[in-house]
Amino acid sequence: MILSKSCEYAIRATVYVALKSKKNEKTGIIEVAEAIGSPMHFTGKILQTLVRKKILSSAKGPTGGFYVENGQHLFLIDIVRAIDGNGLFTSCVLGLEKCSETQPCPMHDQVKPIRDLLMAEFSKKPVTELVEEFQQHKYFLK
Amino acid sequence: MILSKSCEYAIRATVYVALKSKKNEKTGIIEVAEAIGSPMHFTGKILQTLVRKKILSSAKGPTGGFYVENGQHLFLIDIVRAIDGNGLFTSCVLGLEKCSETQPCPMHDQVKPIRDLLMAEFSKKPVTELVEEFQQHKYFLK
DNA sequence: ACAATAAAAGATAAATTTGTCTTTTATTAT
DNA sequence: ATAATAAAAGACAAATTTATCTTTTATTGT
Repeated sequence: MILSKSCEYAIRATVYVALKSKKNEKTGIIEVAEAIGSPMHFTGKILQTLVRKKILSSAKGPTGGFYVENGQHLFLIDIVRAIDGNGLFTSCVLGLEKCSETQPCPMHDQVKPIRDLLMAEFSKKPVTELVEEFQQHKYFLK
Repeated sequence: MILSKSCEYAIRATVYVALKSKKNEKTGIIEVAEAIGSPMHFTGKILQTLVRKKILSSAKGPTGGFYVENGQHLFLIDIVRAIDGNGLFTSCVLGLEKCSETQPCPMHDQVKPIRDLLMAEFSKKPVTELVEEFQQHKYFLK
């Protein structure tokens, strides 16, 4: 597993919220969980963190819900960083505290370019692109 | 984190055991844990699974310990598969059950070549190479 | 003002991963 | 045979991740 379960949910949830936002609609926890096939309450918690991390916005009360702020340019990497942190791209693959560029672990140089590639893919993938592909029924969210 | 903590320990432990095997010595749990800086009992459990998975061999009693069988050609991928399974290389990055080659998730095609690269790196890295580099003091195991 | 709605927050719990400790089993050397 | 050694096995515990449920707070429409 590359990403944590929370992070997988977070990405799918964000895509769904962004999709609704495109239609100028807010969406709630129940709807999101239903749409992406995730446990409702847990999804609520994740959406909450995404709001705290400024990925999503939310409004309480009737007509409230989660949405993507206008002019918000979201990339997948933002979600990954918000939920899983940067460890996937930086922490030593063999778990060595001292591993660094100057004192690399035996796999460091081999793995470095690969995780850079991975980071690049997440970095250049806008959430809007996933939304569009989803609208074209190119794939599902659950 | 790309690999689980258990898997990180497993790789480092295997390198150390292989190093001792090269000198025709068996080594015990206490020594391994000390050498790689891992929790002793937990390390014992991991060595146990590595034996069950035919990565390492072991002998009980005095003069016993863990060792690498003669003619055993170990690659890092073997250890990764034994401890973490194959999920890192195969399971959908967005956690979609139905994601496959024919019905890819929105990140599938971007991530596929990268995890293939990662698998290739682990596949072509023999444990013996890590042992040699370690002997040349190119790096540490803790 | 009031009722309804929906997120935020908090408390609790299940599951998994990580870690510890004790007992059992096998092997060796004396 | 016996004592010492060391892995195997099993029971238990802490920490983290995943998941659920309840209460509180903010907002809206009437």
